Amino acid sequence: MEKTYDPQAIETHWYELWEKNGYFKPSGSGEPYCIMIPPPNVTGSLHMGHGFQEAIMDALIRYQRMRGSNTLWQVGTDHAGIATQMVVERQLEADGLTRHDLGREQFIQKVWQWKQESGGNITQQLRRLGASPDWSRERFTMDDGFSQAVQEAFIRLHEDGLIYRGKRLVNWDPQLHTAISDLEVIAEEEQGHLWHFRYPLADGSGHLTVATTRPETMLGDSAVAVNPGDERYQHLIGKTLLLPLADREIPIIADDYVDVAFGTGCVKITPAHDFNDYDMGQRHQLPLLNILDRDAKLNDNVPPAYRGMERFQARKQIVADLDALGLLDKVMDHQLKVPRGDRSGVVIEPWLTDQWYVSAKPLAEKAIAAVETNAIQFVPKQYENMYFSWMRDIQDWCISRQLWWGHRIPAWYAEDGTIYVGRSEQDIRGKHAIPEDISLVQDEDVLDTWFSSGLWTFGTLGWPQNTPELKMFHPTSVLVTGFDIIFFWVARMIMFTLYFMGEVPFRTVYVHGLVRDSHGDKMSKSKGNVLDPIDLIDGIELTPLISKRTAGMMQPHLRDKIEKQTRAEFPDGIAAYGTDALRYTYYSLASTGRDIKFDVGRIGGFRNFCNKIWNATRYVLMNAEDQDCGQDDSDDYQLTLADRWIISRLQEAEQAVAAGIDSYRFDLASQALYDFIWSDYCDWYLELSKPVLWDDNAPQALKKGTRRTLIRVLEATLRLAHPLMPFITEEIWQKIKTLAGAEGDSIMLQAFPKPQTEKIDAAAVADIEWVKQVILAIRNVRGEMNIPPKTPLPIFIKNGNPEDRRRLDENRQFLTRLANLDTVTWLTPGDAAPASATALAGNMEILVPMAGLIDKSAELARLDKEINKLHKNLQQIQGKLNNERFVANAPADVVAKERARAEEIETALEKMDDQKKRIAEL
RNA sequence: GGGUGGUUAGCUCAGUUGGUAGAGCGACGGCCUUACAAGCCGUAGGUCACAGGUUCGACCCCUGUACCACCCACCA
Repeated sequence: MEKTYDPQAIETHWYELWEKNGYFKPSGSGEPYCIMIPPPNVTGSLHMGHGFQEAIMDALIRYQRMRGSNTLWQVGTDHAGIATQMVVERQLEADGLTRHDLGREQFIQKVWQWKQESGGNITQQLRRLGASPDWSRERFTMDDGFSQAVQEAFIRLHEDGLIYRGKRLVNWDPQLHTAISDLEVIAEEEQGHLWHFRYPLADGSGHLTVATTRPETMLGDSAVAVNPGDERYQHLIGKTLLLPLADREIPIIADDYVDVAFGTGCVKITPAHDFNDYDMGQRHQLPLLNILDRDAKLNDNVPPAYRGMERFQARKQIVADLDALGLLDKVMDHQLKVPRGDRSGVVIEPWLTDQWYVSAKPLAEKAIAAVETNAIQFVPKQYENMYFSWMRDIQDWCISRQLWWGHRIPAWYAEDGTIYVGRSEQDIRGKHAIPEDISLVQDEDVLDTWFSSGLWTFGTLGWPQNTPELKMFHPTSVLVTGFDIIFFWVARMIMFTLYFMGEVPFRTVYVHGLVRDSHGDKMSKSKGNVLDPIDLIDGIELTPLISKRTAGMMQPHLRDKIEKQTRAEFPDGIAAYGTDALRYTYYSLASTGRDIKFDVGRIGGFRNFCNKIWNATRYVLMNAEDQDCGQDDSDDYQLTLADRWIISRLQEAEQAVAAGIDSYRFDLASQALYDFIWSDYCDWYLELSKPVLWDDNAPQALKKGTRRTLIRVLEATLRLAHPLMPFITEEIWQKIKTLAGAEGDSIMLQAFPKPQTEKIDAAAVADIEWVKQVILAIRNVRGEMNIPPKTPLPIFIKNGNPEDRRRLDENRQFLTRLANLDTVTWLTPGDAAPASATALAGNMEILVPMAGLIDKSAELARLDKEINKLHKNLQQIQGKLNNERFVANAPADVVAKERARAEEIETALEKMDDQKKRIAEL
């Protein structure tokens, strides 16, 4: 084996082999276990969030696969309507073209072509992460089968009266020229103004002052509302105002909605351009006056002077014109929530259009019940509150989008306005006996992408056909997803799946936080703090990293800032850490539901961990290769205390790792494994094996037992680690499997270790604890006294009991080697001891003679430190014991424990004081 | 305006039915000891945000406060 672990050399090799051999496919037997991948956008490239999510899913899948489950990880990508269309449009833009230049059909062809060329990007990156989904079943939300499912779903919902077409206010994106759902609108606080305008009364008897943040909408005003209880304006209710600039008369109405205390207490009502005003308009039968076109420019319903004017230009103009008329009362600074499209970033306009809607309430009822009854459980639990609060107040869902890329709505219109919904024009003509001379035109719109992803868990398994896969794997086991798409996706999957399948889509939703940078900032292109998982795996030089981070950056000052910041953070670029180290970092950070700050410092530690495992293997092979390690299962071997101890610890580690994975606590699982491998196996066990293996006089049976334990514990540990670090475990497993008496083509297909509690040897654990305590005590003296590690020490043991004596006799070789001892002398009471530094192990004293090695004052200082520590401790305990109520009320065992501890410390203190006196006298 | 989560070592985070506060990284000191310098050995470092309460005993349970983050909501 190479001396240093090199991830590059092993990873792709094993991945190709696994995939080629079909190891990712369901095994066909065992309990079904299924995870549906949250389909990444085809346009996408892998980001840290994906990396995290895939790492979690892959660990679960590999774990279950090794436990014998019939495991399906269903993979696929999402057509991502708006996102993908925007990407391709941007490409066209580079050639000076728009999608309208191409026309719908050609444009869609172009998108498909683009998908063909670049759509595989993200799935290739997934492979680099070691993800093991069944690629042979890969799906796309617009492949034929899935499109059929989408159509079927639409038709059924329509037939059942749960999809309807309506003319309402929608969130209109004037740049993308489409309606979007409430969820796609992000309202952010922005600094704006509150303009106060005077609207004259029609009878010339005065005016009312209204306050508005959007002056341009005043041309669409249908009324001014006041609170019916507002004494200032009561006498004006029912009168009319003359709307300035538009010269229309509008009524003054009364409505409870108006807040007396805000602004002037008079609200201008624009039913066609504001959601609240729309409702009020409905209540008061106000006319709807639409004054905007699809670009949010003013249309022909406004006075000629403003027609065709862009909305913000119009705002300025109207303010200026009203001011000129003396109708601008005042302008105040005002913070307001501005709605922006999550894709385009432009201000969204409430706009009156015809759209398709899903009635959400009836679907939500069952979806709520499913979580209430724990048919679906969220991990962590608190996300259920978020889910409930949204679900209980759910609004109808606008599902039509004025895009070209997506599932075309299966609705056709006759010239008389009749709407037919069906599988195809032919179907519809047949079903409704529509003659050929009546023309039918299909709806131009496509469906919201989330409509199709809502069908993901069953659509990918063949629905609407009742396939064997559907029967086997649905409901799926767990959904691994970010909290940010609970409403977009999780909630809708639950609603749709309950409706169409009559069962839940998954039993558990594991919700993880957002992956942020090391400062806790969101990773974003514009901040230039994005980390690419692939760069962490393969490494990247500084220069390409900078150009990558600043690519397509329009503003030069941002460019410079990002470059500077990148140079500061990664002066040498990013090292190649390998997939296993990256994955391990994700697991270690995956604690309960909080956001994850990804610090590159962490990943280095786990690369070192991989190297540690690598080198431990080298040690094991050096000592076991070509030797009898009991690979034939012969039983002519004997286990040492150390062997029995590490086997015990292995069982405990197996329990802890399984418990961690079972509870989605990958941080705990990875921590337990790390501690076992590094602290138990490497730091102690490998060292404890040396005195046996390197001792020519040691019995063959003992040596064989040690070799056997070395290799078998390593082999089991690799299986234990495999779900978390697939590559290095496979590489090493292949090298050692024969020596360990294992057979098989891949560690992937081996059984996950099952803890055998009968192998936990409490006596061995206690004995090794004693050995460790003695060694640590001596090392402490050595370290504190600056005695070179090379100098072998003579030590004396004083005041030991028979148990200490036994342990000493049985473990002399361990102590000698690990603490580098020269001689160990057992003192019986009355034996004289040389002047020594003293450490305690229980009541037993370990003496390290000072002669020539230890400075008097240094030892006095060391003793003082120890004494101080013990004193503090003792005071605490005595405080408790002196408290009568503690003694009276605390459980007897707690009191006894404190008493014992106090006694122990008192004895120790006596000894130390004694020791101090003696040394002081030297 | 409602709601959720967080506040523990310099940094990032654990803390298991309330009973002596832990890890990794970083820091400091010593080591090229035949698996590993991507390493080994040792050491230091914490009024567990603050204020009350319950309890013999609180990082943990209850109440309140502050700050941070996020979610939801129609104040023009």
